[in-house]
This record gives sequence, structure tokens and C-alpha cells, in this order.
Amino acid sequence: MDKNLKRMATVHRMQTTGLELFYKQGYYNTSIDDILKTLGMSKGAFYYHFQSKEEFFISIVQQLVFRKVYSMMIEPIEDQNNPFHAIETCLDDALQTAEFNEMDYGFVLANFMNEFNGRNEKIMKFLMDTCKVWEVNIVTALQRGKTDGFVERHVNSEGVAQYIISSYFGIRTLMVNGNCKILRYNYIQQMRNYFRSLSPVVIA
Amino acid sequence: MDKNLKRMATVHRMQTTGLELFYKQGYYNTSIDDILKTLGMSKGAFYYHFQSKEEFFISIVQQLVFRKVYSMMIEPIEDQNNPFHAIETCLDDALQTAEFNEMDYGFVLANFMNEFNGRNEKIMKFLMDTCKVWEVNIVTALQRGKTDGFVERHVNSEGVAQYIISSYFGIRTLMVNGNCKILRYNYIQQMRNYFRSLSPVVIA
DNA sequence: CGTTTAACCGACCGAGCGGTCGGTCGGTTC
DNA sequence: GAACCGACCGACCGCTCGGTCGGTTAAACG
Repeated sequence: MDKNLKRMATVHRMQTTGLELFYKQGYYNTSIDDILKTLGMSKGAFYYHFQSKEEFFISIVQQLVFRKVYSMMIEPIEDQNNPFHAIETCLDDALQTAEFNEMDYGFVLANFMNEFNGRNEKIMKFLMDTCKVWEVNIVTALQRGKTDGFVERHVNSEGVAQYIISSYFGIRTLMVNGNCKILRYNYIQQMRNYFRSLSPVVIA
Repeated sequence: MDKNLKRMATVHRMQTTGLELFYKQGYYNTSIDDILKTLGMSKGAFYYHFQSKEEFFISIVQQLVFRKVYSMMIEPIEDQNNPFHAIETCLDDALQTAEFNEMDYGFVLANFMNEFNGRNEKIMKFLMDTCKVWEVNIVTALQRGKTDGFVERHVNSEGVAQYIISSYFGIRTLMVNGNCKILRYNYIQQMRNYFRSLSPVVIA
């Protein structure tokens, strides 16, 4: 038991450090030696715990990325009444994290999807799955919003979910240039405009 | 003169082939030897014409990417009356190109911005500049649209331009998963919704 | 005709990469 | 206390990559 705990702790430490470096420098631009140097560990330790660099990364996606996307991008909109309001708050929070240069897991996803596209199908599948889960959950929230009268009944929920995710991926790409604060402000403002066009008309 | 022409032709051929491979496989995943093999040329020829891989890429951005972004993403919206209609048509055309797996230069930009972010500041600058020119031109089109009565006067043109580019970058990221046709259709549909919220209210 | 030169060739270099493997060492078992 | 094992070490291997350099060739020139 104690042994098992130690093993898990080590593996987790490796994954956390790995993700941090992969996120900052990219997968292909980060060598295993880079990670090991940061960890103060050796090649032997790495290949004792993981089969290959690829398997290591996949374990990171499953153990860290997927869970974090779930807890940060999905759970906050699950039990809210007004899906538009929930989504807006959630994305604004995520962008705020991004502003302070910390890892924002929505973007981690987009980043990696761009890096692996056409280069590693196996890894792409895991990333796409995570993305799809996000999309499906937004659709669910929107559908519930329709019955609750927050969302116009005729809107195409899949389309809206895709548009939301798209704009989020895109704004994060633009934010790498700096000016994060104003980009974030403008983004939320425009998202509100967009959501307005999807809301039932208020009869004053 | 004849010599000069030949030189230019060779350089151009190298740039075109280089961009194609860089686009398909990524910059860091494409070796100079890959490109030279496709061209049927030698290392010597490459380093005769270009100082380094980096300089080679920058020349591609300046000579090909910037010009193509200009002619495909900017010019089509320059002399149109209704900016929303012009932008919609332009982006729909670009997505159609993307659907058939050809190079779509809006995405080329986003792709490379993702790849070089945090890895090569010099190259990033050139890409960001191109992006900024695109943004500025959308802003110009929107401002003109205000005076012409197509755009609500109170809208934040910079914010709208950023939101448009963001959503475009993002949808292209999603399109790498396939389902391009439906993604494109949904995207244009949602963009129309969004634009509706920015148009002057029609008094029936 | 010989000389020069732009354009190109391809063997080679050294650094860095992912991955292997023989070995070490502290703790547990019997 | 001998045998064993999980966790980890680090030298090493094969390979790829960006970049170098001493040629070669064909056309232009005088």
C-alpha cells in the first residue's frame, strides 16, 4: 500500500511537470531530458514508469487535461439556470486565469489539437474526445435553457456550442500576443451581443 | 536579367514547396531535407539562396502568407457596401477552400501562430503583424458600414473584428477533426445570428 | 580559347533526441 | 543474513537535424 502510494505520487509529479513543460514549450519541443532535469530524475526512472514519450503524454491527457476541462469548463455550467449567463461567467473566469499566464485548460486543449493535427492521430483522438465532451455538455445546457425559456427554441444548439468553443479557441490564440485584458473585455462584450441574438425577445 | 529571373524563379519554387510542407507537417516537423527531396535539390542550393531555416520561413511569410492573406481575406471586403455580407461571403469561401483540404491562408496564419507561440519570438512578430493588418481592415470596413447604415453606431468595431477573427481561427481548429461541411454550415449560420445583433433595428 | 562566376551538389559535422540496458541501493521476506 | 524486489541511476546507442564546406558545372565574358 505504502509502496503503491509512493509510486502514484511520483507518477503524478512527473505528469504535472510534464504537462507544464509541454504546455509552455510544446510537445515536440520538449525533450524527456528537459522534464527529467526539472524533476531532478533520470531516464531510467522515466522509462520505469512510462513506456514511451507518447504513452506518457496520453496519460497526462487522461489524468490531468480531461479532468480539468471537466471541472473548469463543464461543471460550472451544469446546474445553472441560465446557460448564457453560466457560459459567460465560466469563460470569463478561464480567460482571467489565462491573463495571469497560468494554465487554462480550454486552451491547453486547443493548443495541443493544433500541435498534433496531422502528426499523431492516436493523441488527436484523445484530444478530440475531450473536446466533444465539452461540446455535448454545452448542447445539453442550451437545450435545458430552451425549456426554461432562456434560449430561443429555434436555435441550433450544436451550431451554437461549436461557435462558442470556436470563438474561445480563437481568442486564446490572439491573446498570446499580449493585450489580454482588453481582448478579454471585448470578447465577453461580443459574446453578450451574440447571446442576445439567441435569446427570446423580451416583450417590454 | 535572365540570371536574375532564374534566381527568382528558383527562390519562389522553394518558398512555395516549403510553405506547402510547413503547412501540412508543421515547421519543426519538416526538415530542410524533406523540402529538398520534394524539390529534387541539394543542401548546397538551399544555403546558397537562404541563410537559415528561420530566414527561409520568414521570407515565406512575407512573400506568400502575407500577400495571400491580403488578397483572400482583406481585398474581398474592401470595396463592398455591406461589411457583414462581405465578411460572411469571404469567410464562407475560405472555409470552402479548407473543406477541400487546400491551403486556406487565414488558417495558415492561426496554425503558425500556435506553433511558434513561445518558441520563436522573431517569427511570431511577423505573424502577429499580418494578423493585425487583417484586424485593422475589418475595423475599417465596419466603420464604413456605420456611416452607410449597415452597422449599429454604438458597436465596438475592434471587439467585433477580434471576435470574427477568433471564431474563424477556432472553427478551423475544430475542422481538423472532420465534419467540415456541417461545421462550416453551422458556423455561417451562427455568424449571421451574431451579425444580426450588431445591425440597426429594421423598422418594419 | 581560357577565365570567372552564379548556381548547385552532396559528403560530412556535431548537437540533441527517444529509447535501452546493466547496474545500484534501501527495504521487505523468509 | 541471504535472497529478492521495486525504484531509480546514467552511460550509451542509433538516428535525425540544421548547418558547413570543398567541390563541379555551365553559361557569360574578354
